[in-house]
This record gives sequence, C-alpha cells and structure tokens, in this order.
Amino acid sequence: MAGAKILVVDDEPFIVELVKFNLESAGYEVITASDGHEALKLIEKEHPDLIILDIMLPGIDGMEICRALRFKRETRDIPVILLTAKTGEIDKVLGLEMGADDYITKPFSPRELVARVRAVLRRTDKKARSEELIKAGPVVIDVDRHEVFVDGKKKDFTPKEFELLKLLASNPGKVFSREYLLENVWGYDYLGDTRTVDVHIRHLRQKIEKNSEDPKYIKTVRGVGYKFNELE
Amino acid sequence: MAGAKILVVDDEPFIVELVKFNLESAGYEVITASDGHEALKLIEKEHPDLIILDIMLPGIDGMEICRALRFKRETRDIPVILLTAKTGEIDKVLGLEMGADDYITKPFSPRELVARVRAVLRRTDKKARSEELIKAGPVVIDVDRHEVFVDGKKKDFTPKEFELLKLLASNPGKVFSREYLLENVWGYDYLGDTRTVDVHIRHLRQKIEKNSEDPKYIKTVRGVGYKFNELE
DNA sequence: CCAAAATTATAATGTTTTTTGAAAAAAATA
DNA sequence: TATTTTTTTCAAAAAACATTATAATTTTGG
Repeated sequence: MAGAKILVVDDEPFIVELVKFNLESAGYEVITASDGHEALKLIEKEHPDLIILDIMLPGIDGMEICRALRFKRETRDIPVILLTAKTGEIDKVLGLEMGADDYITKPFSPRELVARVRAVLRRTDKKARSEELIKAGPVVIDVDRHEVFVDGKKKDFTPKEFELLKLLASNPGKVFSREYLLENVWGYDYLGDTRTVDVHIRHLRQKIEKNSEDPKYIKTVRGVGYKFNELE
Repeated sequence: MAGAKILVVDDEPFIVELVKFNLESAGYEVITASDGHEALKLIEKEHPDLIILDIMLPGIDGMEICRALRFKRETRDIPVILLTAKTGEIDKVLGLEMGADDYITKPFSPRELVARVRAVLRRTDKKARSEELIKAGPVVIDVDRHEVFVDGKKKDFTPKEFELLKLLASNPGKVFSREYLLENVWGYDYLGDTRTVDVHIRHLRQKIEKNSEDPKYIKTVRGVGYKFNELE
C-alpha cells in the first residue's frame, strides 16, 4: 500500500520525530500523537491505515488502546505495531489477547521499522490479494477457498456439485450436453449412467434456486442438456 | 558476518585498546577514533559494518552522532552499540536513542562485548531477518522465536506440526491439497503416504480446537484438502 | 387430448474419502 | 547406547457422497 497513512503514538518527541522521518522517507504519510487520548481522537478523525503504538504511554497505555480499537467496527481492521522496551514485555504482549499485528523491541533500527511496516501493510491489504472469482447470476465462486456464495450467503457444495457448478457458471448461457459434463467433471473414463448428471443438477437447483420447481438459473434444454442462464 | 569492519569510538585510549584487542582476537577488523569529528570522518571514508560508540565524548557526543547517522541514507543502516558509564543513562538510551541496536554498560567483560557484537551483526544481517507475526483465529505464530500462542497461551508444537500450521495459517481461507502440503512441508522428494497429512492435521486440531470433534478453524474440504478458516 | 419421449424425484444401495486408534519405525536427545 | 519424542504406517470405523433403479411427472408432436 503505497502512500499509506500511518499514525505514530509515543510520548517521547524524539522517537516520534525519528519514526516520522524514516517512514516519510519510505514514502508514507505520517500523523502523530503523544498520548492515548490524542491518539483515539486522531484515529476517529483521520482513519489511519496503520498505527505504531508505544506500549508505555501516559494516561491510557498502548495495550489499552489496542484493545479498545478491537471493539469498534470502524477500527477493528486497522493493523497495529507495538513498540516494547524490554524483552520481558514481549511475552506479555504475545500472551495476552493479541490485538496487535506485530511488535518491535527498542532499541530498533530504522530499517527494521520500515521493513515491518511494509510487511504488515502487505499482509493486511485485502485489495492486493486478488483471488479468482467466478460470478454468474446470484452465484459467486471463490476457487482458491473452495467456497460458493449464493445471494451473498455461503453455501456448502459437495465436490461433484462444486465442479459441475464451476463449469456451468464459467460459461453462462452456454448449453452443455450430459456427455460433455460427464467427460469434464467426472472424467473421460467414466462409465456410468448419464442420468447421474440429472441428479446433481437437481441438487444444484435445490441450493441455488429460490423455487427449484421453476428454475431461473439452471435451465434444462430439452433434448440437449443444461445451461446456466444469466437473466436479462 | 565474519571479518566485519568495526569502528570503535572512545576518548579513553585504554578502553579503545581493550575493545580493539578483543574484537581482533575474535576475527574482526577494527578501526578507531577518539572523538566525534574523527568518527564522522572515518565513517564516511571507511563505511564500517558496525560502530561501537561511547555515549560521552568531547565535542560531538555519542548520542548526537547516533542521531546524525540515522538521517543519512548511506549510514542509516549501520548498526550501533552504545557504551554507557552509569546505569542511569540506560533509560535515556532506550527511550531516546532508538537508533542504537544495543548498549553495553561499563565496566564490561570482553566476552560480553564480543557476544553482543556478534548478536547485533547477526540480527542486522539482511538475509537472516525481517520475519513477522502470523496471526489467524486464536493462533499467533512468532516465527523468529519459533513459538505458537493459542488463545494467548503458549503451546508446544513439533517441527512438522509447526511448519504445517505456519503454512495453513499464513493463508487463512485458502484450501491446500494434501499433495501441496506434502511438497511444501515435507519436501518435493517425499515419498510417503498422503494420509500422513491427515494424522498431523489431527494433532493440530487437538492442540488448537476447543472441541477437536467439531473443528472451527482447521477445516476439511472433502475431496480437496484442508484449510485454516477465518471466522466471520 | 393422447401417447411417446424426455426429464425429474425418491430412496435404497454402493463407493470413496476421511477420521480414528494403535502400534511400528525413525529421529532426536540424554 | 538408552530413552524419549516425533513421525509414519496401517486398517477398521465412520461419515460423506455418488450411483442406480424405479416411479412419477412433464413436455411435445400428432
């Protein structure tokens, strides 16, 4: 995430300055706060993409802020990197319910800081991790995750159902013969009854169609086969 | 980093000699300076791999040098170990000079010195570093420390379990086939039964899931493989 | 409207895949 | 080397899924 907005919270002005300088050199936009209250106000107003938080702060301390962020919908997904002074504090940080995405122990080198910021942003940037999605009508298929959503709701499909639906939904409107479907979903060496396809089509209809008596999407083309219809 | 070039800066000739002797015995190349100006000149000319810096120096003092180094691109990544006389100075170093990578209080033993030099060089050696935390569901994996926390409590995992969990938790939601897992955890040359994966999955479930009969996180995707599920 | 053809429904049966328990083998450690 | 830990193998049991036979329904052309 190039040019991300980063909030740095520390009560030592020198640390804030140093972190700010290094992050800005690396191409990030930096805003700063020196205590917990100021930080919370800024988070609400500025919606930073990442927060670097000293664990020891006057007033509300870093871990409390971290925990507080997790309870609000708008702030829950903002990644946090904690600054810890002593090695002993790490276990505490890791051991408690860890809202933070990473930690850095002081003293640390600017290079390490920038590297970790980059890593956390890369990891949490959802847009960058594009996945292959097949969309047709009310159906969205996430191939990587092997998940199917119908009208935005996740539904379970058996392996054969999944493959069959994938094939149909990949080419909306195109008619597939039972033979073609058997060859491509079941395999060329399949020796079973062609009626098998019908049964699976029925299962798909039960999971996809609002009224499986009168299918809107998975249409029968009499004498030919089946197709996934896209509505006009 | 064998044979690294180390710059030692101190105004006391005895200390410089002591440090120089021990580091050279340990196989490092050592150059020296006795004040801030000389140090800065040498850094520019010699590009040392590490700087050992007395915090109290005539003229420009150690902390100022340290800070100055952080503001120049060419010197930003050179690790610095600070020498402090009084224990009271440590907090100052930790709090302010995050540019430093470590510190040693005088008086120090030669062994400690060499150990810390080695540690800092190892830590800052580019290839070896920059790991991150892997988080998924109730699991936090600290790769550097080879530790796993489940619901904030540290749990032990065997090597295979650790690698398998790491891979699954690194890509929450994504389904991995048994073959893929075998290739990436066991290695491409592994010739064992694919059921081996199942057994290890079982062990992971026993350590992660509250009820391993009904796993919430490590899900089976029938006919495909396994995935680490992120809950909504 | 009727009969033939095609499709769909249901349920029982058969198959594959996964889980599980236990023990053998291998590897690591003392 | 002895002991412990870890990994792997194997096979039975369970669970999930696929297939088939049969019956019911729908469609279509005459």
